[in-house]
Amino acid sequence: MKTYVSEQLQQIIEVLQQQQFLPADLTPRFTVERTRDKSHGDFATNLALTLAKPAGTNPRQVAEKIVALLPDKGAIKKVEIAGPGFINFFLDETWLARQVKNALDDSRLGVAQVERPQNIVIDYSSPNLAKEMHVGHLRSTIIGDAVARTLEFLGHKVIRQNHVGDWGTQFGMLLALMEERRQQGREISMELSDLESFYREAKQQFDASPDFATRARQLVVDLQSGDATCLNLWREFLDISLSHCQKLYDRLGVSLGPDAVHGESAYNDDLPQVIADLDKAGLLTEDQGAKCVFLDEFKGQDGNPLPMIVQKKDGGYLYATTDLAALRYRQKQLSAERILYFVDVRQSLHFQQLFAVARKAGFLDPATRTEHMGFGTVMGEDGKPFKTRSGKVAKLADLIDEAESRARALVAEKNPQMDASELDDIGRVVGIASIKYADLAKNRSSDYLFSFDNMISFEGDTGPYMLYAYTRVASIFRKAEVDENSLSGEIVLTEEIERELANRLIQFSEILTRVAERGTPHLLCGYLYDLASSFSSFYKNCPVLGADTETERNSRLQLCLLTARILKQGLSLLGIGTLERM
RNA sequence: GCGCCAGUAGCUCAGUUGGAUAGAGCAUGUGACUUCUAAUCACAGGGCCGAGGGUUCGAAUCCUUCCUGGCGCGCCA
Repeated sequence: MKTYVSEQLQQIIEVLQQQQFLPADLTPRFTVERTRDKSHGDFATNLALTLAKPAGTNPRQVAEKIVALLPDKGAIKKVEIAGPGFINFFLDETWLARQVKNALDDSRLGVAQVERPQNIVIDYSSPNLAKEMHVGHLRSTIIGDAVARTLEFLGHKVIRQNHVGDWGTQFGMLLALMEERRQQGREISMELSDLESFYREAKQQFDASPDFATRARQLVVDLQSGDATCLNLWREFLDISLSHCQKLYDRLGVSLGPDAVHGESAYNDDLPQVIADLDKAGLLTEDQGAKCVFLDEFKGQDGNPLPMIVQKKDGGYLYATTDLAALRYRQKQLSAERILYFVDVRQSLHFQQLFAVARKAGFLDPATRTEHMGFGTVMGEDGKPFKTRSGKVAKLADLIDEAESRARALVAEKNPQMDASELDDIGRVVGIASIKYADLAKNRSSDYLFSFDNMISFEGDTGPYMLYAYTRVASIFRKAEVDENSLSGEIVLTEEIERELANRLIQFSEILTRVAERGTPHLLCGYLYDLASSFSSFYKNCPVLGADTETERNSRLQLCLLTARILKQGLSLLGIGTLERM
């Protein structure tokens, strides 16, 4: 609708230019936007305001000329000139109703597939396998997943890349401890069931015992040289650690599986080649023994050029090297047209350098878009990075446990008669929805405050509210005893709130496009909240089953049905499941 | 020192890339359950959009100078 109006206006500009009312070389910038205030219609444009000066007259006069030239068409019921010269468009109800009908008849709910699907690589989650997943991984995992699902739904080919940390010196001490435990006859899988304390133990021994440290360093060397027993030990560790991750993904409803895992170690063999190619491209400089790439656009302390170090003086490689190799792999092997990184915003300098160097080195096609989708830190209620009461980094598993049990307790309070197994199920869904929605609803790039109390509260803009809205629709259909697929009849939008609801319903598509473009699921959350909130108001004010006439009942049932479908689809794109009752 | 980001209601956050009287939720106050789940709805109060200057028909948004906070800046990732 927006683009339709824009096109009309564009044509009018041309007419006005032919009439020499406007300079011929003018390309005005104007917007067509949904209004906030309903008294301003459904859409408004500022076109007349931007044209007033070039036309040498006042905005309202320009507006009148534009309105006079607007073609007659069904979609718009009324046009008004308002305020300083805005032109307000009022949508015709029957047109609105027809859009709702169309969306209902469409299995994609009125959301078209993109005309040109892209290969889009998304790097997200990417935990360090040496430790257990903690709060720090939550945002990357959840936001990245929501964007992946959205892009996929729009018809793109999404290639998920879980760039796990499965390499590096820290594995030396872990393997050393595994070895020691095995010699003591202990069962390794048991020992690794609590990865966090295993890591702590290894670190402690590494710091305390010179013998242990020496052995750890030796194991790193063995690992790098491909020693078979050492590699087996390493793989055993990865297996266990990855299955920890997978368990969390499954609990969280994150669409990452083993096929997405492509860790740092996958690029080991390519690293010398990366260095050689950088050299060949004339980008490599040796500085204080380290191999660096200097780019003019990056300045460090004292205004000196800032290096990206790709090889240490001891010959070792760094994450910059691995990232370059990964970028090239994604371009060449995965044929990426767009590459998204859901990584902490604090690494933005690193990504700027990475992208710039990769382009200079020819690792990327010029047309490929690379975007660092940075996100802020999860803060505790004290305003500092989120920690447990004991001051430790909070494990993701513990966080989920707590959310689920809090949710379960609240559900039990509302439903004293509900049996335990149903409470468990609902508690799980609501708990996960609470965590995910609270995170996704916030703007990606800023820090956000993590608060169980706020997110599990069943009031207001929360996960539970969204789920509740859905169950209310579901409940109507249980009672209505109609076949959802056989609903028919006209949709009539008589009440103001029905109009509002219909208007929301047909906005789904444009919201998804923006989420996909900018990597910002909070826009989808905001939209779904507005939809749920409009529905709640509709639910209160417009009896569905008890409607006055059969026509009205059918019409309202159809509004309910589309609301339910969009809520379910929208939440599913956020990776949030729905419940039929709660 | 240089660079990046943030500062909006008591609290948590939006603000459609420059538009109309700055919006939600929580909290506070009031009203609404014999009718589809009150986990809801309706209404009210609450603001120097960090401060100053500039750009223009029009600024929370763009430029600029400050203030405050966070983060980053050579061999960790």
